[in-house]
Amino acid sequence: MEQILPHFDSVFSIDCVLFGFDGKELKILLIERNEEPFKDWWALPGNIVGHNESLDQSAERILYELTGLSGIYMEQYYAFGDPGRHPQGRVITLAYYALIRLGGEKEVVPRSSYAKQANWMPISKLPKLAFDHQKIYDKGLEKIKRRIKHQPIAFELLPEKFTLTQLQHVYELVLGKKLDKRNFRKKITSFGVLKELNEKQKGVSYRAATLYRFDKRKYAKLFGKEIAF
Amino acid sequence: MEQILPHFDSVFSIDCVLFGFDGKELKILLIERNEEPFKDWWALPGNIVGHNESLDQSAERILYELTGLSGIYMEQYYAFGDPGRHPQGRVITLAYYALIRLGGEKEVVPRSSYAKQANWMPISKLPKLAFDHQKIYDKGLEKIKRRIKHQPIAFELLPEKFTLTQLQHVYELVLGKKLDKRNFRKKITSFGVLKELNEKQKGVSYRAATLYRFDKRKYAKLFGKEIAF
DNA sequence: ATATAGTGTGTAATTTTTACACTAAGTAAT
DNA sequence: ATTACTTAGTGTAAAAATTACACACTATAT
Repeated sequence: MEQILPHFDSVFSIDCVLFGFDGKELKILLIERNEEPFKDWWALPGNIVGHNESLDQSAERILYELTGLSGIYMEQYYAFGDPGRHPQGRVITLAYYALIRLGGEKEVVPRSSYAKQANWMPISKLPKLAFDHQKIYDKGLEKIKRRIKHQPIAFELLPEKFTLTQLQHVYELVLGKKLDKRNFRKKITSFGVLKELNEKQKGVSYRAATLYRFDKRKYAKLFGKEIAF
Repeated sequence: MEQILPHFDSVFSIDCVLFGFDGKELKILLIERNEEPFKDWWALPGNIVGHNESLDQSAERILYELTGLSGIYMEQYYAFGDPGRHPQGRVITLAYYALIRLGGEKEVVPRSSYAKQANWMPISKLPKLAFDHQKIYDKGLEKIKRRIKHQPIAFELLPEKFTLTQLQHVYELVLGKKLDKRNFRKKITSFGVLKELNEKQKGVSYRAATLYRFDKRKYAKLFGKEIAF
């Protein structure tokens, strides 16, 4: 590391683990740094918390700046603050995760002053990450694995209208194991948070599946009760 | 609030929700503040994170300073950082919880420069709390309710050797509902993390119950598998 | 000896979970 | 139009887990 770098005493930042799903793979958004320290390394997108922002607001702003997206389900999950985690001083960072569907019409457009490029990388082959970002990512993945069993976050990775097979696919990717088709359908429909639409999948070269939508109203009613997958 | 108070730009603190159990009630440790702001109010014990401390180390130090206790299961659970939460400036605070058994030989001895007194208060009748401490406490209680179902944290509230009835009592208090005695015993013993001792309860004026101990080794083996209560 | 208070135990009914395989429907190619 | 292909969509029986429920036992105190 360089020695001429500025030194800051105590800074508070937010780093985001943005999980994206393109219909096939689970990916996360990384940026290639263009500045020291860790110039040319891949890193999680993150930024400094503004002086008059609440934490959630700040996370939302950062997500917006990095992707142009807003209104995404996003949650704080852990604070990382080892004294040595940033070579320029004490930076305590709050980790947030978000789940995003990729592809389709409006492509995600990341822009960030200190990044050479941004890229959605499959979690199966991540590069070495700057700072302690590997640790932050690991804990984030662990978190959503746990959470997808109890809360309806899988829907965030899918388009508004989706098939049951697509939904099952998301669960299998996040949990890292195969699920039985019939049992999956039995269970997921028994929660009563899916609304069956009068529409079929389009553009496939085989029998088109029925489309469903997540029913927020019904879910709100369930609240308090735990969904267990 | 006063105007002559010093202003600090950006500070990082830790606040602890220390849950204590005396065999009857669930309590939390509060201090009565002796300084502005919120002079004479009750508040959660907390402190500033030191410059060279990791967060967990800092939490452990703070717990030690406030109670004389060490080696307690303790966990970070949320960061609170609304811009207006502290009248003197931007203070972002990390909340930790700990579970402690009260009473017995070595009494917990809280000491703290800015407190008039410290007191274990039953959660059923808490006073108004300073800052956003009510919010911090609420989220902490919610957290342990959820966690006690999946992880062996109930044992931390009990002496090393305990009876099944005492254990059931803890679950009932935290979950806020009655449990069936036989079903509780069936389930809790089926996890295989309790070691039955060749000892009986002493000093009761009725049939003495068998004592048990939490078996950390067996629990470590289970790890990964979820305990679900 | 008797009253008292909490300990410790089993079973049947119900619900939930698991394992498992074939027909139906639509598309594409010939 | 026939055929080949690919995924959609569906039920049941066995096993496991959960629930509801009541009484005899034991130690102590009087």
